[in-house]
Amino acid sequence: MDVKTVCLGMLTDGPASGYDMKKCFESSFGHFFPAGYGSIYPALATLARNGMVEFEDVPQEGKPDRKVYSITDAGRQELQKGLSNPEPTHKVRSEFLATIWFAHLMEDEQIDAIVDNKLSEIEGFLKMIDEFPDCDCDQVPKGAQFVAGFGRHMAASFKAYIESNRDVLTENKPVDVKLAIGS
Amino acid sequence: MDVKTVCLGMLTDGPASGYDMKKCFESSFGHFFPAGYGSIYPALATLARNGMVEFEDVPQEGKPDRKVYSITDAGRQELQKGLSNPEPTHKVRSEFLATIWFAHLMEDEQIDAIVDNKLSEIEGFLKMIDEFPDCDCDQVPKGAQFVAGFGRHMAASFKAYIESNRDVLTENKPVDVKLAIGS
DNA sequence: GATGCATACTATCAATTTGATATATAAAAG
DNA sequence: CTTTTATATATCAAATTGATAGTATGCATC
Repeated sequence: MDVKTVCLGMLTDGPASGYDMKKCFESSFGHFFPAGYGSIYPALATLARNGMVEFEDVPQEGKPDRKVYSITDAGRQELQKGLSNPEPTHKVRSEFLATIWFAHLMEDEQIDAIVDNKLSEIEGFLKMIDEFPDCDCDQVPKGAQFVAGFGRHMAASFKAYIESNRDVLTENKPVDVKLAIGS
Repeated sequence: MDVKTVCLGMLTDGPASGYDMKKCFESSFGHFFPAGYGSIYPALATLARNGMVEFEDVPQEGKPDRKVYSITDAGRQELQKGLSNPEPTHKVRSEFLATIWFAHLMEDEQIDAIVDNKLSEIEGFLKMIDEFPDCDCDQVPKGAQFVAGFGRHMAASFKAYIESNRDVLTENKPVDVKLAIGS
Protein backbone atom coordinates (compact mmCIF):
# COMPACT_ATOMS: atom_id res chain seq x y z
CA MET A 1 0.00 0.00 0.00
CA ASP A 2 1.46 3.28 -1.09
CA VAL A 3 0.24 6.74 -2.07
CA LYS A 4 -1.03 5.37 -5.39
CA THR A 5 -3.49 3.07 -3.60
CA VAL A 6 -4.76 5.86 -1.38
CA CYS A 7 -5.29 8.10 -4.41
CA LEU A 8 -7.29 5.35 -6.07
CA GLY A 9 -9.36 5.01 -2.91
CA MET A 10 -10.07 8.73 -2.80
CA LEU A 11 -11.23 8.63 -6.42
CA THR A 12 -13.95 6.07 -5.56
CA ASP A 13 -15.72 9.08 -4.00
CA GLY A 14 -15.72 10.91 -7.30
CA PRO A 15 -13.30 12.67 -9.70
CA ALA A 16 -10.67 14.95 -8.19
CA SER A 17 -7.52 16.85 -9.03
CA GLY A 18 -4.10 16.45 -7.41
CA TYR A 19 -4.75 19.67 -5.56
CA ASP A 20 -8.04 18.34 -4.19
CA MET A 21 -6.27 15.22 -2.99
CA LYS A 22 -3.57 17.25 -1.28
CA LYS A 23 -6.28 19.06 0.68
CA CYS A 24 -7.80 15.72 1.61
CA PHE A 25 -4.42 14.51 2.84
CA GLU A 26 -4.06 17.68 4.89
CA SER A 27 -7.48 17.55 6.50
CA SER A 28 -7.94 13.90 7.38
CA PHE A 29 -5.68 11.35 5.76
CA GLY A 30 -2.48 13.12 6.57
CA HIS A 31 -2.84 12.37 10.29
CA PHE A 32 -2.18 8.68 9.68
CA PHE A 33 -0.85 8.59 6.11
CA PRO A 34 0.87 11.82 5.12
CA ALA A 35 1.64 12.76 1.53
CA GLY A 36 2.72 15.93 -0.23
CA TYR A 37 2.77 17.10 -3.84
CA GLY A 38 6.07 15.35 -4.32
CA SER A 39 4.40 11.98 -3.92
CA ILE A 40 0.87 12.75 -5.12
CA TYR A 41 1.74 14.07 -8.59
CA PRO A 42 4.17 11.27 -9.45
CA ALA A 43 1.61 8.76 -8.16
CA LEU A 44 -1.11 10.17 -10.42
CA ALA A 45 1.27 10.26 -13.38
CA THR A 46 2.14 6.58 -12.87
CA LEU A 47 -1.51 5.61 -12.40
CA ALA A 48 -2.45 7.43 -15.61
CA ARG A 49 0.43 5.83 -17.53
CA ASN A 50 -0.82 2.40 -16.43
CA GLY A 51 -4.48 3.09 -17.22
CA MET A 52 -5.64 3.02 -13.59
CA VAL A 53 -7.01 6.57 -13.86
CA GLU A 54 -8.08 8.89 -16.67
CA PHE A 55 -7.91 12.67 -16.64
CA GLU A 56 -9.53 15.60 -18.31
CA ASP A 57 -8.08 19.11 -18.57
CA VAL A 58 -10.64 21.53 -17.18
CA PRO A 59 -9.92 25.20 -17.95
CA GLN A 60 -11.13 27.75 -15.40
CA GLU A 61 -11.57 31.52 -15.45
CA GLY A 62 -9.03 33.42 -13.37
CA LYS A 63 -7.60 30.17 -12.00
CA PRO A 64 -5.11 27.67 -13.35
CA ASP A 65 -6.43 24.72 -15.34
CA ARG A 66 -7.42 21.64 -13.37
CA LYS A 67 -6.44 18.10 -14.30
CA VAL A 68 -9.42 16.13 -13.06
CA TYR A 69 -8.76 12.43 -12.51
CA SER A 70 -11.30 9.58 -12.50
CA ILE A 71 -10.74 5.95 -11.56
CA THR A 72 -11.07 3.30 -14.28
CA ASP A 73 -12.22 -0.31 -13.96
CA ALA A 74 -8.59 -1.43 -14.00
CA GLY A 75 -8.01 1.10 -11.23
CA ARG A 76 -10.79 -0.41 -9.13
CA GLN A 77 -9.20 -3.83 -9.49
CA GLU A 78 -5.80 -2.40 -8.56
CA LEU A 79 -7.38 -0.79 -5.50
CA GLN A 80 -8.79 -4.14 -4.39
CA LYS A 81 -5.30 -5.57 -4.72
CA GLY A 82 -3.96 -2.72 -2.62
CA LEU A 83 -6.55 -3.35 0.10
CA SER A 84 -6.04 -7.11 0.13
CA ASN A 85 -2.91 -7.25 2.28
CA PRO A 86 -4.03 -8.98 5.52
CA GLU A 87 -1.11 -7.51 7.49
CA PRO A 88 -0.94 -3.81 6.74
CA THR A 89 1.76 -1.96 8.69
CA HIS A 90 1.34 0.73 11.34
CA LYS A 91 4.56 2.67 11.79
CA VAL A 92 5.62 5.49 14.03
CA ARG A 93 8.54 7.75 13.23
CA SER A 94 9.04 10.06 16.15
CA GLU A 95 11.78 12.62 16.40
CA PHE A 96 10.05 13.49 19.67
CA LEU A 97 10.65 10.08 21.25
CA ALA A 98 14.12 9.79 19.72
CA THR A 99 15.02 13.13 21.28
CA ILE A 100 13.52 12.24 24.66
CA TRP A 101 15.46 8.95 24.63
CA PHE A 102 18.58 11.09 25.00
CA ALA A 103 17.11 13.22 27.80
CA HIS A 104 20.12 12.43 30.00
CA LEU A 105 22.26 14.41 27.52
CA MET A 106 20.01 17.48 27.69
CA GLU A 107 19.17 20.38 29.98
CA ASP A 108 15.92 20.26 31.93
CA GLU A 109 14.80 23.50 30.25
CA GLN A 110 15.18 21.98 26.80
CA ILE A 111 13.18 18.94 27.83
CA ASP A 112 10.42 21.01 29.39
CA ALA A 113 10.13 23.16 26.26
CA ILE A 114 9.83 20.10 24.03
CA VAL A 115 7.23 18.48 26.27
CA ASP A 116 5.21 21.68 26.59
CA ASN A 117 5.20 22.17 22.84
CA LYS A 118 4.11 18.62 22.19
CA LEU A 119 1.34 18.88 24.78
CA SER A 120 -0.09 22.04 23.25
CA GLU A 121 0.15 20.51 19.79
CA ILE A 122 -1.91 17.54 20.98
CA GLU A 123 -4.39 19.80 22.77
CA GLY A 124 -4.83 21.76 19.56
CA PHE A 125 -5.46 18.54 17.68
CA LEU A 126 -8.03 17.34 20.23
CA LYS A 127 -9.82 20.69 20.17
CA MET A 128 -9.91 20.62 16.36
CA ILE A 129 -11.50 17.20 16.06
CA ASP A 130 -13.99 17.93 18.84
CA GLU A 131 -15.13 21.20 17.25
CA PHE A 132 -15.69 19.34 14.00
CA PRO A 133 -18.30 17.06 15.62
CA ASP A 134 -20.19 13.91 14.67
CA CYS A 135 -22.33 16.12 12.40
CA ASP A 136 -23.74 13.97 9.58
CA CYS A 137 -22.73 10.77 11.32
CA ASP A 138 -24.85 8.54 9.13
CA GLN A 139 -23.26 9.84 5.93
CA VAL A 140 -19.69 9.17 7.07
CA PRO A 141 -18.49 5.67 6.07
CA LYS A 142 -17.85 3.27 8.97
CA GLY A 143 -14.12 3.08 8.25
CA ALA A 144 -13.69 6.84 8.46
CA GLN A 145 -15.66 6.89 11.73
CA PHE A 146 -13.46 4.18 13.18
CA VAL A 147 -10.25 5.91 12.11
CA ALA A 148 -11.38 9.31 13.38
CA GLY A 149 -12.28 7.79 16.75
CA PHE A 150 -8.93 6.07 16.79
CA GLY A 151 -7.11 9.37 16.28
CA ARG A 152 -9.05 11.03 19.06
CA HIS A 153 -8.47 8.11 21.41
CA MET A 154 -4.74 7.84 20.76
CA ALA A 155 -4.19 11.58 21.06
CA ALA A 156 -5.97 11.62 24.42
CA SER A 157 -3.88 8.65 25.51
CA PHE A 158 -0.68 10.34 24.36
CA LYS A 159 -1.58 13.43 26.39
CA ALA A 160 -2.44 11.41 29.50
CA TYR A 161 0.86 9.54 29.44
CA ILE A 162 2.93 12.68 29.04
CA GLU A 163 1.10 14.49 31.80
CA SER A 164 1.49 11.58 34.23
CA ASN A 165 5.12 10.83 33.43
CA ARG A 166 6.87 14.01 32.39
CA ASP A 167 8.27 14.34 35.93
CA VAL A 168 10.44 11.30 35.27
CA LEU A 169 12.41 13.35 32.77
CA THR A 170 13.32 16.29 34.97
CA GLU A 171 12.93 14.96 38.53
CA ASN A 172 14.07 11.59 39.75
CA LYS A 173 10.82 9.64 39.69
CA PRO A 174 10.35 6.17 38.20
CA VAL A 175 7.68 5.73 35.49
CA ASP A 176 4.10 5.16 36.64
CA VAL A 177 3.85 1.52 35.67
CA LYS A 178 0.14 1.23 36.44
CA LEU A 179 -0.71 3.86 33.90
CA ALA A 180 1.73 2.39 31.42
CA ILE A 181 0.17 -1.08 31.69
CA GLY A 182 -3.47 -0.21 32.41
CA SER A 183 -6.02 -0.07 29.58
CA MET B 1 16.76 14.96 13.33
CA ASP B 2 17.60 12.08 11.06
CA VAL B 3 19.31 8.71 11.26
CA LYS B 4 22.69 10.44 11.52
CA THR B 5 21.69 12.13 14.77
CA VAL B 6 20.40 8.90 16.26
CA CYS B 7 23.65 7.13 15.33
CA LEU B 8 25.62 9.87 17.06
CA GLY B 9 23.42 9.45 20.12
CA MET B 10 23.98 5.71 20.19
CA LEU B 11 27.74 6.27 20.04
CA THR B 12 27.65 8.32 23.26
CA ASP B 13 27.18 4.92 24.94
CA GLY B 14 30.47 3.67 23.50
CA PRO B 15 31.97 2.61 20.15
CA ALA B 16 29.88 0.42 17.87
CA SER B 17 29.72 -0.98 14.34
CA GLY B 18 26.92 -0.46 11.82
CA TYR B 19 25.81 -3.99 12.53
CA ASP B 20 25.59 -3.28 16.27
CA MET B 21 23.49 -0.22 15.56
CA LYS B 22 21.15 -2.17 13.31
CA LYS B 23 20.54 -4.58 16.21
CA CYS B 24 19.86 -1.63 18.48
CA PHE B 25 17.35 -0.25 15.97
CA GLU B 26 15.69 -3.65 15.83
CA SER B 27 15.42 -4.18 19.57
CA SER B 28 14.38 -0.78 20.89
CA PHE B 29 14.77 2.25 18.69
CA GLY B 30 13.04 0.76 15.72
CA HIS B 31 9.65 0.84 17.46
CA PHE B 32 9.56 4.63 17.24
CA PHE B 33 12.36 5.46 14.80
CA PRO B 34 13.01 2.63 12.34
CA ALA B 35 16.15 2.37 10.23
CA GLY B 36 17.72 -0.33 8.08
CA TYR B 37 21.16 -0.89 6.61
CA GLY B 38 20.21 1.28 3.67
CA SER B 39 20.07 4.33 5.90
CA ILE B 40 22.56 3.37 8.63
CA TYR B 41 25.61 2.75 6.41
CA PRO B 42 25.19 5.91 4.32
CA ALA B 43 24.66 7.87 7.55
CA LEU B 44 27.90 6.53 9.05
CA ALA B 45 29.79 7.21 5.82
CA THR B 46 28.60 10.83 5.78
CA LEU B 47 29.37 11.31 9.48
CA ALA B 48 32.90 9.94 8.94
CA ARG B 49 33.43 12.15 5.88
CA ASN B 50 32.50 15.19 7.98
CA GLY B 51 34.64 14.23 10.98
CA MET B 52 31.70 13.55 13.30
CA VAL B 53 32.86 9.98 13.89
CA GLU B 54 36.11 8.05 13.54
CA PHE B 55 36.42 4.37 12.75
CA GLU B 56 38.89 1.57 13.19
CA ASP B 57 38.98 -1.67 11.21
CA VAL B 58 38.92 -4.54 13.67
CA PRO B 59 39.81 -7.95 12.16
CA GLN B 60 38.21 -10.99 13.76
CA GLU B 61 38.91 -14.70 13.59
CA GLY B 62 36.28 -16.69 11.71
CA LYS B 63 34.10 -13.58 11.29
CA PRO B 64 34.16 -10.63 8.90
CA ASP B 65 36.09 -7.53 9.92
CA ARG B 66 34.24 -4.95 11.99
CA LYS B 67 34.32 -1.21 11.33
CA VAL B 68 34.04 0.20 14.83
CA TYR B 69 32.89 3.82 15.00
CA SER B 70 33.49 6.33 17.83
CA ILE B 71 32.01 9.78 18.24
CA THR B 72 34.36 12.80 18.05
CA ASP B 73 34.08 16.16 19.82
CA ALA B 74 32.67 17.66 16.63
CA GLY B 75 30.17 14.80 16.64
CA ARG B 76 29.09 15.63 20.19
CA GLN B 77 28.45 19.22 19.16
CA GLU B 78 26.51 18.06 16.11
CA LEU B 79 24.43 15.79 18.34
CA GLN B 80 23.54 18.74 20.60
CA LYS B 81 22.41 20.60 17.49
CA GLY B 82 20.31 17.60 16.50
CA LEU B 83 18.66 17.50 19.93
CA SER B 84 18.03 21.24 20.08
CA ASN B 85 14.88 21.38 17.95
CA PRO B 86 12.11 22.42 20.39
CA GLU B 87 9.38 21.00 18.13
CA PRO B 88 10.42 17.51 17.11
CA THR B 89 7.85 15.67 15.00
CA HIS B 90 5.85 12.55 15.85
CA LYS B 91 4.47 10.94 12.73
CA VAL B 92 2.33 7.93 12.06
CA ARG B 93 2.26 6.17 8.72
CA SER B 94 -0.37 3.49 8.90
CA GLU B 95 -1.32 1.23 6.04
CA PHE B 96 -3.60 -0.33 8.64
CA LEU B 97 -5.68 2.82 9.17
CA ALA B 98 -5.56 3.74 5.49
CA THR B 99 -6.96 0.30 4.65
CA ILE B 100 -9.63 0.46 7.35
CA TRP B 101 -10.68 3.90 6.08
CA PHE B 102 -11.91 2.08 2.97
CA ALA B 103 -13.73 -0.61 4.96
CA HIS B 104 -16.96 0.13 3.05
CA LEU B 105 -15.20 -1.16 -0.09
CA MET B 106 -14.21 -4.45 1.55
CA GLU B 107 -15.70 -7.76 2.63
CA ASP B 108 -16.31 -8.31 6.34
CA GLU B 109 -14.00 -11.34 6.26
CA GLN B 110 -11.12 -9.23 4.97
CA ILE B 111 -11.69 -6.64 7.67
CA ASP B 112 -11.88 -9.25 10.43
CA ALA B 113 -8.65 -10.86 9.26
CA ILE B 114 -6.82 -7.54 9.27
CA VAL B 115 -8.12 -6.60 12.71
CA ASP B 116 -7.33 -10.04 14.16
CA ASN B 117 -3.80 -9.89 12.80
CA LYS B 118 -3.20 -6.42 14.15
CA LEU B 119 -4.55 -7.40 17.56
CA SER B 120 -2.26 -10.40 17.85
CA GLU B 121 0.68 -8.32 16.68
CA ILE B 122 0.00 -5.84 19.50
CA GLU B 123 -0.50 -8.61 22.01
CA GLY B 124 2.86 -10.08 21.00
CA PHE B 125 4.47 -6.69 21.45
CA LEU B 126 2.93 -6.21 24.89
CA LYS B 127 3.99 -9.68 25.96
CA MET B 128 7.53 -9.01 24.76
CA ILE B 129 8.01 -5.79 26.70
CA ASP B 130 6.43 -7.24 29.83
CA GLU B 131 8.69 -10.30 29.79
CA PHE B 132 11.69 -8.00 29.49
CA PRO B 133 10.83 -6.33 32.82
CA ASP B 134 12.04 -3.27 34.75
CA CYS B 135 15.18 -5.28 35.57
CA ASP B 136 18.06 -2.90 36.28
CA CYS B 137 15.75 0.07 36.47
CA ASP B 138 18.31 2.37 38.04
CA GLN B 139 20.84 1.77 35.28
CA VAL B 140 18.41 2.63 32.46
CA PRO B 141 18.51 6.35 31.57
CA LYS B 142 15.34 8.29 32.37
CA GLY B 143 14.61 9.03 28.71
CA ALA B 144 14.69 5.36 27.77
CA GLN B 145 12.39 4.55 30.70
CA PHE B 146 9.94 7.22 29.61
CA VAL B 147 9.96 6.06 26.01
CA ALA B 148 9.57 2.39 26.94
CA GLY B 149 6.62 3.23 29.19
CA PHE B 150 5.15 5.28 26.36
CA GLY B 151 5.33 2.35 23.98
CA ARG B 152 3.65 0.04 26.49
CA HIS B 153 0.93 2.60 27.23
CA MET B 154 0.15 3.38 23.59
CA ALA B 155 0.10 -0.27 22.59
CA ALA B 156 -2.35 -1.05 25.39
CA SER B 157 -4.46 1.91 24.31
CA PHE B 158 -4.38 0.79 20.67
CA LYS B 159 -5.57 -2.65 21.72
CA ALA B 160 -8.36 -1.28 23.91
CA TYR B 161 -9.72 0.93 21.14
CA ILE B 162 -9.75 -1.85 18.58
CA GLU B 163 -11.45 -4.28 20.94
CA SER B 164 -14.16 -1.78 21.87
CA ASN B 165 -14.82 -0.51 18.37
CA ARG B 166 -14.16 -3.26 15.87
CA ASP B 167 -17.89 -4.00 15.74
CA VAL B 168 -18.40 -0.66 14.00
CA LEU B 169 -16.59 -2.06 10.99
CA THR B 170 -18.63 -5.19 10.43
CA GLU B 171 -21.93 -4.50 12.22
CA ASN B 172 -23.85 -1.25 12.13
CA LYS B 173 -22.84 0.28 15.43
CA PRO B 174 -21.65 3.86 15.92
CA VAL B 175 -18.22 4.44 17.53
CA ASP B 176 -18.07 4.43 21.33
CA VAL B 177 -17.50 8.14 21.81
CA LYS B 178 -16.91 7.87 25.55
CA LEU B 179 -13.93 5.61 25.03
CA ALA B 180 -12.69 7.71 22.16
CA ILE B 181 -12.72 10.89 24.20
CA GLY B 182 -11.97 9.56 27.70
CA SER B 183 -8.44 9.66 29.13
C1' DG C 1 28.23 -35.68 2.87
C1' DA C 2 25.25 -32.31 1.13
C1' DT C 3 21.95 -28.92 1.58
C1' DG C 4 19.89 -25.40 3.77
C1' DC C 5 19.51 -22.11 7.44
C1' DA C 6 21.18 -18.85 11.17
C1' DT C 7 24.63 -15.61 12.59
C1' DA C 8 28.06 -12.12 11.70
C1' DC C 9 29.58 -8.37 8.79
C1' DT C 10 29.99 -5.39 5.02
C1' DA C 11 27.59 -2.68 1.29
C1' DT C 12 24.64 -1.09 -2.66
C1' DC C 13 20.44 -0.22 -5.56
C1' DA C 14 15.83 1.01 -7.54
C1' DA C 15 11.78 2.89 -6.04
C1' DT C 16 9.55 5.79 -3.06
C1' DT C 17 8.91 9.65 0.03
C1' DT C 18 10.11 14.17 2.15
C1' DG C 19 10.29 18.93 2.27
C1' DA C 20 11.29 22.70 -0.28
C1' DT C 21 10.96 25.30 -4.15
C1' DA C 22 9.39 27.22 -8.93
C1' DT C 23 5.72 29.23 -11.78
C1' DA C 24 1.56 31.92 -12.51
C1' DT C 25 -2.77 34.54 -11.49
C1' DA C 26 -6.09 36.80 -8.42
C1' DA C 27 -8.21 38.13 -4.40
C1' DA C 28 -7.93 39.50 0.35
C1' DA C 29 -5.53 41.40 4.18
C1' DG C 30 -2.48 44.46 6.23
C1' DC D 1 1.34 49.15 -2.05
C1' DT D 2 2.98 45.04 -0.36
C1' DT D 3 2.41 40.78 1.69
C1' DT D 4 -0.17 36.83 2.42
C1' DT D 5 -3.55 33.32 1.09
C1' DA D 6 -5.78 30.54 -2.31
C1' DT D 7 -5.92 28.11 -6.69
C1' DA D 8 -3.32 24.96 -9.49
C1' DT D 9 0.46 22.78 -11.74
C1' DA D 10 5.12 20.44 -11.30
C1' DT D 11 10.05 19.28 -10.21
C1' DC D 12 14.36 18.38 -7.50
C1' DA D 13 17.98 16.98 -4.11
C1' DA D 14 18.30 14.38 -0.23
C1' DA D 15 16.69 10.77 2.68
C1' DT D 16 14.51 6.43 3.46
C1' DT D 17 12.59 1.77 2.39
C1' DG D 18 12.97 -2.89 1.49
C1' DA D 19 15.41 -6.04 -0.96
C1' DT D 20 19.41 -7.96 -2.46
C1' DA D 21 24.47 -9.20 -2.91
C1' DG D 22 28.77 -10.98 -1.15
C1' DT D 23 31.67 -13.62 2.10
C1' DA D 24 32.66 -16.73 5.81
C1' DT D 25 31.66 -19.94 9.71
C1' DG D 26 28.90 -23.09 12.34
C1' DC D 27 24.99 -26.06 13.12
C1' DA D 28 21.31 -28.99 12.19
C1' DT D 29 18.65 -31.84 9.01
C1' DC D 30 18.04 -35.13 5.46
